[in-house]
Amino acid sequence: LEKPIQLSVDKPMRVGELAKRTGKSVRALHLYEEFGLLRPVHRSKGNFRLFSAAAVARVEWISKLQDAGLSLHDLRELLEDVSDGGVAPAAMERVRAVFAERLRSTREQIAKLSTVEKELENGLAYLDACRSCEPVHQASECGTCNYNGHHDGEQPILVAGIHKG
Amino acid sequence: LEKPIQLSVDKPMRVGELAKRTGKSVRALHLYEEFGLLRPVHRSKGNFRLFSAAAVARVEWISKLQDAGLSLHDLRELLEDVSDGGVAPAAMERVRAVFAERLRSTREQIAKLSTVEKELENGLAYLDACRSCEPVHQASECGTCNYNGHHDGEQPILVAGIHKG
DNA sequence: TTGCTCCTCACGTCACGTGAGGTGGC
DNA sequence: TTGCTCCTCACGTCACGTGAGGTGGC
Repeated sequence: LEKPIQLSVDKPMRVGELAKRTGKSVRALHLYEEFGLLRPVHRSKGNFRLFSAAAVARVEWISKLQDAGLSLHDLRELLEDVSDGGVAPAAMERVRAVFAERLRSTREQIAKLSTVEKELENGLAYLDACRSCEPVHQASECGTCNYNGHHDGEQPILVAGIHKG
Repeated sequence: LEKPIQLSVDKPMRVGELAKRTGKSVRALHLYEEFGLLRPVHRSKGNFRLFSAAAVARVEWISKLQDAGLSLHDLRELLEDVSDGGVAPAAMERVRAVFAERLRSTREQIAKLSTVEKELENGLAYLDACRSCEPVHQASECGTCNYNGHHDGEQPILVAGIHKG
């Protein structure tokens, strides 16, 4: 049995293409490099950065863990912990601890956003009735509206907050 | 039938208490005031800001719409649209449009975070097996691990990204 | 030569954090 | 007087955005 021949040579790409493939700005990619999170395989004669296909996976890794609440500095430390060598199970245990904490905070964030989602829905439902409001009313009256099924003091939070404070 | 007597006089609070009740920093509350989003009812003799109980609702309103993706500048514009007067149904229609867009983007954000949540779970499941990894292995080997049920090239994204790039 | 992409500074932005130095109230 | 809270600058931070002025490659 022969080993499969790798036909697609890992053709390097310039920063613009990496940006397109990852949805990141060129500026952001430069920043990741400054932080030691990303490294072009080499430079062209014209000093252009040339990235391997693996860079896409790395940028997505950065992006997802940023969404999970890690800073670029946190990510650098995580990479250093692993690449500075050390015993495998210990290094992975450290990564595990970080992932576990991120899972916790990500779930918290989802819960928070789900609450906001509901409150936006409640606000929209309330505002639906405003569509049959007569144009004789001024916006300044909205805080104490009693028309169209609205009852003063029963406004959803995101509507009440506009008038209070 | 007599009107219910309002026993609890709206006793004003200082900025520290407003901070505690809303979970915001004093600095943040000062900033909201600079942006015209929050206003103390008056100042004490010692120039201390004094807020009414309604300020709590306002700060929560700010906070939730920030979570939904609006900037402090966006919020000021929203308040201006309503308080600058104008016809009620038109003002509320503008608010409706903003809420509708925020609902869309909030759901998008929840979906994104749900993906991250799953990927963290996958990463943790993979790393569980590392606990029975022998300490003879170096962390530098993890990229091509074939032990404990691990197969090279089948690492979850958040683990593979550590080694690639 | 013309476009297009890239390069390296370097200042701007947003929502705060963090002192610095000083004052008020029980 | 001692704490505690508050005040107003004002600079720092994080993850970029946005030109400024210049070069490389088809």
